[in-house]
Amino acid sequence: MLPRPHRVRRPDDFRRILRRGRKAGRRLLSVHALAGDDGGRRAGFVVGRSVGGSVERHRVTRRLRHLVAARLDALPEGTALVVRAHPAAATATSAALAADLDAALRRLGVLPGPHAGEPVGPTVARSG
RNA sequence: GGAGUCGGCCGGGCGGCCGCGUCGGGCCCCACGAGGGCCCGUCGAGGAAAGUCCGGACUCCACAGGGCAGGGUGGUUGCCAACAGCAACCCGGGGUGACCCGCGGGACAGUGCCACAGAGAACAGACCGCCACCGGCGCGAGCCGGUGGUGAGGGUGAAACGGUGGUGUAAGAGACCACCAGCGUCCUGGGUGACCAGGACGGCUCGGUAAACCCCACCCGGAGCAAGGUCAAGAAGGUUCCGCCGGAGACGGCGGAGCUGCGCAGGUCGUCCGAGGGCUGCCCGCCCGAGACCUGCGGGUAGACCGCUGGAGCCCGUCGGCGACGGCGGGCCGAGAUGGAUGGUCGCCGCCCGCGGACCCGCGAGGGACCGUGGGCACAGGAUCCGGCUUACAGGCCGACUCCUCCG
RNA sequence: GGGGCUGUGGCGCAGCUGGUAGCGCAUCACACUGGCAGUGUGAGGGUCAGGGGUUCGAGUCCCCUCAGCUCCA
Repeated sequence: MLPRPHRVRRPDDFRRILRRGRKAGRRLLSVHALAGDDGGRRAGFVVGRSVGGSVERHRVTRRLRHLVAARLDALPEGTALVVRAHPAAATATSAALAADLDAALRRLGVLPGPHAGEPVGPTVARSG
């Protein structure tokens, strides 16, 4: 998991981010972002039963966690994310997940345009 | 060389970069709470962690009471904390064999059911046939009808009331006889026992189904770690409907009403004759016991910690036992997360499969090794903990044994 | 962690105490019409979720497995 201070842990926090945050959806995942949160930069994950069995769900969660952790420092202070995995994420590669994650984050405006220093795959810049 | 049976085991390895959790130690920070940060060390998923089909430990229900109901188990003897598990053996069935399979008590305690077909289906049944007698027809063999005898023959069925041979008879039949099969009783021997072997006698033969009701023997109190406990906090509780505002919508915000949990107030019932409740359902018996219900008003917690991991534990040796397993001695510590860690990514190697080339051994079926290329590396992840069962699984290793074929 | 329910033609459902599986809609063919709709007549279509067992015989009884739904704490 993420270092404890960067996790979203309480059901109330999840509920607040999902309802009040802005949302951007892609084919493999969707991201809810709530700015101005007082808990620092945080992220939580929702991987439901439609994604697959226990093994598939955990694999997707771990990949997303590592991808989000690499981008956490680039987020504005006080940003809380909830990343929800879609069923297609079960068979996607990490590069594909990274592309959708970057696209969603940029659409929400929490991540600047095409950026350097990413070790993962050919991220296509689709600013929207 | 081929085909097969049983048992046991493994289930990717190494490295680079980045990253997470537990525990221990050190240093630093502080609104001092063993709170936070950094560094070092340590440990960090499985043979099924799975399905949740059983059994326990543990916790609470006062003790875990009696009967009925309900549920479970079902060859014997053992093993085990316990079990629907395991071992050995018995019986029945399958296989040439190694071996495998079996919910494997009781059908003279009772009740129910056995469709269709068939003459007849449970102390059965005369359709055809066979036989005798009577009547009619015919020269005759015989034919037709009636009365009676007959369960040996035909055909139906899953199943038709023993089998073979003979005596017997008008024809037949356990009607009678011999042998065999099966049933029951008794005796002898072996075995702890299920049971086995042998013998005698008996009536001559007795259907199946209890994974139908049921009977017998034995077992089972209920709930489950969200069990249960400690400590904080008093700001927003949940849900349905309505109104207003924002929004394209999804939805969000604010306000109001109803229901519900908690507190307060009032009323009724009750604290000698006991409200109400607990002990799974009912009855008995027992226990706790001062509150319970209604109305109105106000209007609340799945936050942290403990439980939480050292246990019927694992490994080695030895002894007892056919074995499951047990005794003794020595050694070891092997996850405790909580929106849920044990990973992400890259490289090398390994293994498997397909295609192409090509080598060695062998008469042969076939076996072994090499290069290139493409693809793949299963089933699946703790959530209180153990013992089993069942199911899923790429590929591989080891041991014992059986059958067939060939060579000596 | 505990319970419960369902699985049967393409779809929605019956099937009682075991006896050889039906109903409605849909499909196809024919007829009525110039044609469509509609109606009528007829036909086809089933591993009863999968496997094993009990029984002479299993959709039904028993055991295991696989899906899906749902309730409670």
